[in-house]
Amino acid sequence: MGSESAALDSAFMALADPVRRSIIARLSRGPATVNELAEPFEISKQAVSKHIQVLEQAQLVTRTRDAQRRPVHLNPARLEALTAWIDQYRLVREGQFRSLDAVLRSNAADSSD
Amino acid sequence: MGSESAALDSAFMALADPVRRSIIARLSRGPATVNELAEPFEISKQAVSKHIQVLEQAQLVTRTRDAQRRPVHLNPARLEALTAWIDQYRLVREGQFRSLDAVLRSNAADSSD
DNA sequence: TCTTTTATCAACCTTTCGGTTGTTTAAAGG
DNA sequence: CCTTTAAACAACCGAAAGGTTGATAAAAGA
Repeated sequence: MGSESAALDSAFMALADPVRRSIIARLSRGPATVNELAEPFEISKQAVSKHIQVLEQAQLVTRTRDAQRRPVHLNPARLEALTAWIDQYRLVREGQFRSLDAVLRSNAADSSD
Repeated sequence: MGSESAALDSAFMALADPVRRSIIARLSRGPATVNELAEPFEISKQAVSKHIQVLEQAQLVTRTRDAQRRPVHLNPARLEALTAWIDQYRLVREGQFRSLDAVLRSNAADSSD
């Protein structure tokens, strides 16, 4: 129950980088290996590997084994969790009263964010 | 659209902090001053002021003048920009994700944020 | 076995972040 | 005036991030 906040921390942090967002964009078209992901960028493969570790820790991607390859896959469920968080606040101002009580109800259980 | 990437950088980075997300949550219920925002937290007002500068630079909030006060307001348009970016990718792989209401249900269940 | 491919780990360096304290500015109220 | 309140500014410090090079591991293929 408690540390969904830490999950949001790592997910938003992971997306706060243009290289990592490009990786997400690439993976939305299908799985890819570290080398394939590194190819379009100027930075080293080690650096790309670190970026993928960040995305993996944020649960935005997962990895499988395929012989000596380690394909990286997008995890769309985590992206949904982010829009779900944002939506509870952006709807407040948009719909001012229409959806207000739905938001308050989901906020009532917790107090902070 | 030139430096949209930098705008996304700063906005996602700004949300990658539980204190700043709490500030967003508070502001979704109406404008507040630095002191009002700082009150529920253990950290100093200067630290809160810095957090608000981060949110302001990310254009997630704006400030107005009211005598010697500087009320902070939420800017829902920026939140929309973030969901717009995520939405490009989250629904791409139609076959893989679970139903939307399953996501919403799990979000409501453990809503620590 | 030896080599190639794929990818991680380890050490290191530089820059940025998150927080602190202390010092100003600016407006309102005695 | 002088004091109080609200808030920003500035300098500083420890911790973490982002990148590099170099060494290592594990599987496939010759």
